[in-house]
Amino acid sequence: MARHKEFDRDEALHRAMEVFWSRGYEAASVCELVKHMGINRQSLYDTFGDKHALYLAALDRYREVEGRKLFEALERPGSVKRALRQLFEGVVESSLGGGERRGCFVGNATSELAGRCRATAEKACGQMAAAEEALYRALLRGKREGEIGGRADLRAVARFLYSSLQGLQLMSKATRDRKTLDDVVRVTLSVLD
Amino acid sequence: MARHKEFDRDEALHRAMEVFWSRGYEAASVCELVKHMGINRQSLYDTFGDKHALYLAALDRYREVEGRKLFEALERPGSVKRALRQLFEGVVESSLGGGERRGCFVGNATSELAGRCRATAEKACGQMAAAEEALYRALLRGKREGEIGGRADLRAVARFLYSSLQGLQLMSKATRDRKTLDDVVRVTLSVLD
DNA sequence: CGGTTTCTGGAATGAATGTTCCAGAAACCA
DNA sequence: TGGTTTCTGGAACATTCATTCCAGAAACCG
Repeated sequence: MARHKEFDRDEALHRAMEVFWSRGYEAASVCELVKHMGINRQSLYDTFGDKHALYLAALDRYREVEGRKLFEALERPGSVKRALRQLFEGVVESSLGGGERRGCFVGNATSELAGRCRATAEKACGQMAAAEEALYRALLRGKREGEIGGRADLRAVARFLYSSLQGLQLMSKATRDRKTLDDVVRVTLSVLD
Repeated sequence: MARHKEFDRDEALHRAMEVFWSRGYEAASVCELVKHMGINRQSLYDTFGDKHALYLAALDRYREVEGRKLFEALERPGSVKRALRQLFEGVVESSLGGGERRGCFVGNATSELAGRCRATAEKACGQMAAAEEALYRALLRGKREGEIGGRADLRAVARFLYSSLQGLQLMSKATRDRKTLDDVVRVTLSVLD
């Protein structure tokens, strides 16, 4: 038979995701991708098709990785409100830290491509729905445990929280003013009271 | 002396803004810009420098045009809450309409470039501050006229509203589900109660 | 070992990119 | 009218882009 694949497909994809995440679709060149993925150019085309297909695969990969993180952060036993607070404050912290401010990959993809690429828009929608669901479940638990009042439309609140998270991540790309971002977080979370 | 400029610089810039607004920076080619601006390529370089300088000028132009719209919408006499509601619902309507969903130019610029172009980040920050100020003034008026309670930190609420507007515009690029967008708007505006 | 498949690197492709140069026509004003 | 400047269109530029082709080395397995 034949030789095995030398590199780990998942790891290569993960690295591609990092490039697209921080550079966007148009600004990420295949050269850059090849270098950062640590594989040969030919292998890239053999394995993933072309740049656009690789981008969509990277979006899926992001959904798995970050979706899991979100899920775990919200399913962890304990106060739901605190989990949400940590979620939002985590965005602020990581944007104030010295590191690269790349925002949310899905948000970036939506902003850059959703208007003119149907596949991207659909993937973004799917990711949105998944995150909304995770938030909704957390809110349900909060209600069940008496932490969140019974009057609110939790589905609507979940959607609102996701939208707010996107808004916050966008804001934190432009400004490093902690006070501004803290204000946004504080008012956002006040709807839970 | 010499010949006058043939075209209207402001109108050309306005048209450049439209291209950058709907396509983004990287995806907008100079050819496209030239065609849509209705001027000669050479005139573009003579008048605006290069593509990047033109982009920054277009961002300024956007700030003037949309900033004025926001200002007028919020300064108009009458209920502040209703003005805000109309502002948010306007975003939903225009995204559900058949037209192009190009979001907010400043939001797009932030998402695409703010992480790696200081000039863009600074312009975005400036636009953000201006919008925040307009929202803040409106909230102050609402308080003065008894429409908005006295307990709230209006500066924080203004920042929150701007962030929410960005989040909503992003969401409305990905989904055409009215219920989802309405939910976001409803919960967002509930902080004013 | 031998046949098959994959990896690797570099070269080659053709199209598109942003930018500059040029030459002539057009418009202004002293 | 003449001198100056701007417009116009097209050609030319070098660079970069995504993608494909190729040839040899490497690894697998029957």
